[in-house]
Amino acid sequence: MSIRVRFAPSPTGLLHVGNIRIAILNYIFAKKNSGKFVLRIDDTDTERSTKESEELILEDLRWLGIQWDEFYKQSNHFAKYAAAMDHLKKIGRVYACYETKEELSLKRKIQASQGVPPVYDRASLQLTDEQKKELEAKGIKPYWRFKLNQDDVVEWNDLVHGKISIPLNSISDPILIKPDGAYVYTFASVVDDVNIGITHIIRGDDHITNTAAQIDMFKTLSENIPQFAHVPLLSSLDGQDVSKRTGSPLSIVNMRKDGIEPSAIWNVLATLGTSNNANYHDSVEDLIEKFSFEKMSLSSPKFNIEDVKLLTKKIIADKSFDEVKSHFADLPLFTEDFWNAIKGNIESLSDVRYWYDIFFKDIAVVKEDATFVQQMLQVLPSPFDFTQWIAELKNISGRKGRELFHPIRMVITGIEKGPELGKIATLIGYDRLKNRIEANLKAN
RNA sequence: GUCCCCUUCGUCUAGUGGUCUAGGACAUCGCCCUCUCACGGCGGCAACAGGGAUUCGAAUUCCCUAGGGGACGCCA
Repeated sequence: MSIRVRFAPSPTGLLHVGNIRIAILNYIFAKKNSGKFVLRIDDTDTERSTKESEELILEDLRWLGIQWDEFYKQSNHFAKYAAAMDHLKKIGRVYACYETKEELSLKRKIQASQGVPPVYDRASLQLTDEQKKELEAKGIKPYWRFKLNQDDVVEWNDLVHGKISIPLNSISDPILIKPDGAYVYTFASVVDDVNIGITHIIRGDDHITNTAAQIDMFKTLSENIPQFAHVPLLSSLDGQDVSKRTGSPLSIVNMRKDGIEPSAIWNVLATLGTSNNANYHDSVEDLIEKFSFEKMSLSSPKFNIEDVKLLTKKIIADKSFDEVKSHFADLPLFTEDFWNAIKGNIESLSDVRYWYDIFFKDIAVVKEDATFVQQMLQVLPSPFDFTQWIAELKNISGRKGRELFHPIRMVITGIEKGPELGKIATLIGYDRLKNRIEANLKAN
């Protein structure tokens, strides 16, 4: 049986590192096992789902090079859910309930104050047909719960956590259909996983309790129960669950905007919380090769955006001109020499334009020793030759080392640090150098 | 409140009773390279949450305490 995994985001907001890590893990697992990666948009919550959000999700995935083999939307599957529901009704595994939200939350409060587990008491299960009719006559619409097999203890061998066992009497009968007829994720997800033939469910370990109920549901709909891998949730540096900090720089859209490299994200997210080390040389194939759930630890790793930025810097410094030139087609002077000069000095590709301006546009004038600047102009060779220029400058000024180079750098670039001076000067070229030196003299 | 999970250098981790004066990676610091930065090379700093118990011997087993995270939705 070939392996099939799914990534099932709900289009209710931006994808963030936590989500995308799950996508990456699923993708890696699929590729590692020559399986299929299924993308499913979980949009059963029609109130909160938006088309824009869905499109952004697809864009993020494409940007990261995550290609899906199949694509589904839960909103297209209502007929399947209805059919599954009929089946559950037929075998008596669902029942209608009539409590309001307020009543349920009151029950939970009472249970909490009594120190009793907050499990639904199945009061509606005791209702007679007449009572139900009466309630419905009053205009109260039923919602439907799955009747868990309370005597059962669900056990599964989790790929990350190992053996997990949860007694079903410790959790509430899950709601499958809301009073307005809308299907709830817990149910829709199981029906889809069965229909799509998902073999491995890889998700955050906040779903562990869900899994117990869902396995009980799987048993009523299929002979095949998928395997589960519940990975520890990422936390941010201050210890919070990253998903609770959306809209922050942790969203993929923002990272893309900040010039983060996709492969930096891959490297960090595919290795974080595992005993593998992130290494900017590693390709996606390398990461797939190295990955294993056995290498994943059980505690929540902290995600630090700085790790991604650092890797981005190293990855960029490693890129060839051909790999980046298409990004800068609008810059006429973006040449291979220019790229090679600056690539070690940039944090992200957006910094290219910063250096471009320093090389080829106007710079700030920084006051330096006028005599020396005058000498710079005096021996400026035409055609320009850096080695010759420096040799002569050294000669007539008697300067060397930092004394010699620092003022040159300041006069011709206006800033303290940057790429190798010889490369800079050569690229700036005779005319611009002459102008800059003259402008500096004038300012003096 | 109930249930579940977790706790080794700043960070991610190796470690499954002696091979641990606890290993690696990233970060950091120093040196080398060098006109600056980065890269690279070499080296340094740096951790078993606390307390008991078991044992000849515990990071490793057990108990307690503390701390952290998660679940308990007509969200996904």
